Amino acid sequence: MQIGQLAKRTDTTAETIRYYEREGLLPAPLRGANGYRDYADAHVQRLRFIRRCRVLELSLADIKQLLAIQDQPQAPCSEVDQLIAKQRQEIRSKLDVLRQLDRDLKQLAELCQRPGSASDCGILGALDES
Amino acid sequence: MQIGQLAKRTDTTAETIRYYEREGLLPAPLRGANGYRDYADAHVQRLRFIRRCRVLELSLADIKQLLAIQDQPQAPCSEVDQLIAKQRQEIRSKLDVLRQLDRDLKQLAELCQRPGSASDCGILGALDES
DNA sequence: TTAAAACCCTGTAGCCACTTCAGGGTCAAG
DNA sequence: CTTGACCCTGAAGTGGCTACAGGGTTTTAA
Repeated sequence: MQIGQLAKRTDTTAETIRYYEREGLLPAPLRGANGYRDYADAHVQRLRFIRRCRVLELSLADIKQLLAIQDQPQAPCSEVDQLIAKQRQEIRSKLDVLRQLDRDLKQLAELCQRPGSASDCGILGALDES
Repeated sequence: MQIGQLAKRTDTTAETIRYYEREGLLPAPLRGANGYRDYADAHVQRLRFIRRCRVLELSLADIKQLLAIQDQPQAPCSEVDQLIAKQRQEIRSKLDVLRQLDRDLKQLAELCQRPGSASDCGILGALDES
């Protein structure tokens, strides 16, 4: 199958696929006589794996590691567990930051009594001091 | 005051300050005979404003807009309100994404029964299918 | 007095995960 | 035979810094 077909099946773009190939995440496929990439079903599988990991906001470096483990069936699985745990830690701490952010922005938004001019804008005032 | 001094007072680095100047967020200060930047108190104020906005994850483009409004005291303040509201929307939708992510990762993590090998790793399996 | 440390300067490249663009080649339909 | 939809490579752009190379200046201490 051609790159555009693969892109459709995996909800990606041809550019992203070529990028993954350059970065060593997706193995280079065979080429047709015209030089076009020709993908097999295994590529669909692998690319879907990558995209699922990206949805979980795993970095490309982390995904590379998972793929390497996947390619060694006898390898211990503990690294996988650690990697997911680390990712969860990161997501949880991002959540904390964003929750505080939301509270702060809510408070800021409440300082606005339209219509006013910038000189007595409660929001600008609050951002200016302390 | 020199750039290092300003950096300390605003919890930034000299590199970031020079970057803001290049990007047009912080006005270029006077220079001493040796070519060193010489900052006034107004710069401290302005840079603190910028950093507070960055903590709220406002983009530099948004901050530029806020600074422009701030510099026109007679300007209407409604844009400020809109900008903060937009930012809050974005933060809230990010929160939604991250909350789902956390649930997904939690579920994934529970699939692991160490010690195992990659071939029967529940996590890798789950990432592979569906 | 001089040498080292601690500042400052400019300009450029690197980070991440793509996205976009320039400038081309290939192929099927009408 | 031309139009449009594909495909190719290589390079540059995105945001918000950060780091580095290769210099100059100023302060401190031996």
